[in-house]
Amino acid sequence: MAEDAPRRQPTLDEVAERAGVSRSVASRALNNAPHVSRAKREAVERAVRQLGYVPNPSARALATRQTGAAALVVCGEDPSIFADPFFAQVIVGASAALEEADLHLMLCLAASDRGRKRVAELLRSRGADGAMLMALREDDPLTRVAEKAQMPVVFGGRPVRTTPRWYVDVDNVGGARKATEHLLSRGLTRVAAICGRLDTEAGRARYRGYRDAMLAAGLDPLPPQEGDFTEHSGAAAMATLLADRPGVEGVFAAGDNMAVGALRTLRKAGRRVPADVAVVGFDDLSVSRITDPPLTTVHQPIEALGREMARMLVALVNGQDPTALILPTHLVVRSSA
Amino acid sequence: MAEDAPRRQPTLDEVAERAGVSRSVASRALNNAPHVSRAKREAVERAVRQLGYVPNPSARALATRQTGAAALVVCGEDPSIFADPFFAQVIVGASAALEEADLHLMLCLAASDRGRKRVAELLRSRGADGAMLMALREDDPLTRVAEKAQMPVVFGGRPVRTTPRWYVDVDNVGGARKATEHLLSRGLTRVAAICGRLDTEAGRARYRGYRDAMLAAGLDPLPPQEGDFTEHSGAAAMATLLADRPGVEGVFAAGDNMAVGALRTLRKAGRRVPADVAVVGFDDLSVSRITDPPLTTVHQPIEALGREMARMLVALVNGQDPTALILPTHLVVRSSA
DNA sequence: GCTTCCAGTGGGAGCGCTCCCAATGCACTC
DNA sequence: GAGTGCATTGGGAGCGCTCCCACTGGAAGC
Repeated sequence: MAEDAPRRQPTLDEVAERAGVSRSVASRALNNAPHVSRAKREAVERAVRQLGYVPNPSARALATRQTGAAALVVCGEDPSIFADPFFAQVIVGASAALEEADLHLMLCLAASDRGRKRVAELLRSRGADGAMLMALREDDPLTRVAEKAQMPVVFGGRPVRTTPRWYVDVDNVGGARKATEHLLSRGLTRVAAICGRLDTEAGRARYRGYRDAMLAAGLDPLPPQEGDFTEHSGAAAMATLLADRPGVEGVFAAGDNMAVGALRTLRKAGRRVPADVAVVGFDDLSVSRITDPPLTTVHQPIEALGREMARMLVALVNGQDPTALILPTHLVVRSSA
Repeated sequence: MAEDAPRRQPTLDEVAERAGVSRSVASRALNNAPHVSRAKREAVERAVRQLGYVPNPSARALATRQTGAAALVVCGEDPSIFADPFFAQVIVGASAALEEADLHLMLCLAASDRGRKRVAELLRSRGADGAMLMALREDDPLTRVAEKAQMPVVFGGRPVRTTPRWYVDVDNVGGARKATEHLLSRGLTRVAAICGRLDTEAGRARYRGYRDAMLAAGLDPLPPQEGDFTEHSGAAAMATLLADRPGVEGVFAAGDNMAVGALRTLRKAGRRVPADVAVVGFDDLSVSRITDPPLTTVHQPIEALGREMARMLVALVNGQDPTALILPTHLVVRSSA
């Protein structure tokens, strides 16, 4: 059955010739389109098998104006952001949903100047059928580019200040409120917040949730202690907090990585968790189960976030008009608070 | 400067017309090719700016037979493998190196039947300029497909039994040997190994390293206690080990995730680490720093693995002939052994 | 028996780019 | 002044596919 290896990929014309049909019929047979007799359809299938034919994606893309790929764009400071388990989980979800729609996943990092430039070009060209944008900062020029993009764009998490038409987000405010309320329900009053970057909507929203809970309890919210979602920044923020407000009894960290850092600082400082200082995180990353003590944290459905973004994008690519989505969050109580 | 938004992307022909040159000259100017006068080059640049022209990647791909993308293929059981910090770090390295060469990263998961089919088709078509293959199992049919692929293929870690021409691997045997020697140097003799999947070369090689070290010390190596590189499997393997050989004093776990699982089982069983049972891992994932106690482990340069795979692929795409690479590993001593 | 209809068919015109090649013009040599 | 060389130019033929459209013939409707 297998022919000797051809030096060149066979083309659809050769398949058609071998099957004794026209190129049009071969094309239709290949795409399961109607108007092809059973006999010819089978002849084409046979020729395809004999020749080892595989359609050329570039040619198809040019003719159909569809690339068969979707881009996941992550903005960040450095490439290691992909190593963040949060994004890794988003990728898992997006990859699965894209596979269902037979789209390939292009991973784009808008970190360096070069990276941002490439992303902008991708968005402005027709290098993909659609794009998912995540972790945009305030006033990020990419927001502009996205508006003018030559393809549908879905946002993961809302950008600061503007609300795009299509996005998937999680209930950051509600999650942060629940976390803070949990701390307060233990009778603590001196509760602080280690926030994520305040130039991201997630960072702001989680602080708002903390603030709302404090105000609702008749307490003065403390000013945000800003980190950047990394463990290191969490450790540093906790250290500052301990220096500024030695009497702190509870800490809401707006990300598990930062919570892990905070835990480390607390241990070094000789404070017991949760006896001296209670800690609640946000994310429910797998690390939160193996910290010492295991971290009480706000669960957010990260994989679902990626999956829903991809599904929304697929709908858009197919000409539908999906509606924006906000995914629920809930508290997972372990031992740190 | 900005014109009103055109409903259709401008083409190179329109740029050429506006610049008052031929399509050929416009093309050359765009690609920084020689044989274009300064004046015309500038005229083209101006027209590009005015029209907001961006070249169509599909058309370019068809004409040049280059897609401008490289695929990273990960084989696995389920999509969550992308969430494994190991692969996340590989992605970081590969992404950075690919960006330097102006190639896009396509992430492909060969887990489901559908996923494997899509990967096979990608490899056989000209849907990318090259591919990086990771985590192949013994007798994986993808190995076959890769041999006949219509593009250069670089392996990440060697497949079982065959040694491809181009691969990047880490010194698994050496690392495992060092880990085991470290355990033995503490005077322990009842040292066991929790292995990774033995249908992967990494799993086998690491067991070989353990066995070599045991034999060199005049000890009988214990049979491999097989896991699948997940935390859960490590916990289960440790439980079996404790049941079968209650006197075990040291454990080499062929992956940090499994080591974390082992630690958990040991804690539950009331064994102190390292006093009762010493544990050494493999990978040096970030989790190894926050376990209790911090994990002594074999460091492997994961990001470099991804980076070097990508660099090797770029070299191949550019028609060069790079040589296979084996990256060094070294022991990082923390507290678990 | 004669329209009507429609599944089936293949020719051909793109899709937007690259690149080969022949043609042009101009400086420079002998 | 004819000849040589070279940078520059644009025409045109693809790259491999999809899809519109005109054409065929046999089944169905009257």
